[in-house]
Amino acid sequence: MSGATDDLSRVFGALADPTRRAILARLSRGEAGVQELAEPFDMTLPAISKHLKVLEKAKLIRRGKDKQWRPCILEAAPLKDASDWIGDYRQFWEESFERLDEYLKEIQSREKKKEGVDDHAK
Amino acid sequence: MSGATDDLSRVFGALADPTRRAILARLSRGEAGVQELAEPFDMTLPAISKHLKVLEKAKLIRRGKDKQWRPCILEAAPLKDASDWIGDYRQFWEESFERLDEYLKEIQSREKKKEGVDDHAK
DNA sequence: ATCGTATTTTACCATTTAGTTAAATACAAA
DNA sequence: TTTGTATTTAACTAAATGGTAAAATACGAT
Repeated sequence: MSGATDDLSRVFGALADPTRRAILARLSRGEAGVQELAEPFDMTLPAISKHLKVLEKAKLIRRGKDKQWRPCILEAAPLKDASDWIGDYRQFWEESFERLDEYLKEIQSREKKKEGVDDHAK
Repeated sequence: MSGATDDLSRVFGALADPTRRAILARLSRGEAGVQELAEPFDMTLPAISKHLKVLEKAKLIRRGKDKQWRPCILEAAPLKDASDWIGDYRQFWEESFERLDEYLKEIQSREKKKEGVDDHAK
């Protein structure tokens, strides 16, 4: 995603990491501080802090301020844009599943015929 | 997305680039060779070739073989996984739009009251 | 004023990414 | 067998990414 600076690229880029996706999943259950977010990962706090910055730049999270804590809050709105973009291709994957489905049905009916033949052969 | 080697990360990573998204959009209108795909971009052929490799690794395209051409064919299936992942957050962005909607309605009703006051003031 | 806790910044490193040019490969056609 | 067309590979570069350790910052509590 290197030099790409457009919003959608930033969102997809942010999602292209399992740690960041897990952080979003955690935040879907409510806001959390950095330490709490870091806990499940074998990673230092600065590393998590960087991931949070990536999510923040993609506007997938917002940072609060409560005393010395800077809790993270999920901001799902940009996911809508990502979802809309992907949605344009829905027909394509549905079509290919249909084709697969048809293919499997065809195979099945062939197998049935073959079974019949085999039964005769027995 | 550096070391992330899981499928979903590869798909999101592949989508995190406007050139690659444009290539997919072009392929949704039918298969195409490398030169044709390269045409709209101010980029050399090897650069496009690399982008295609990224899309291929994410299984978003399949390469054919026809004489010296290696046409690219869209394979939208992995987009379903991406869409499903994002779909888990739908309620969150819908909720925030609802909140925004409510907020706007509230503002509006306040504005109306204010207008009434202003009318009096005139 | 000092201490403790939460978080970020800085400086650094290794790897990946996105691009380039130039050379190599694959295959049809003459 | 040479030539032309389509595409990839190789070698290189610059910048971005993902991580670290150590120092700095922010702020509450004692």
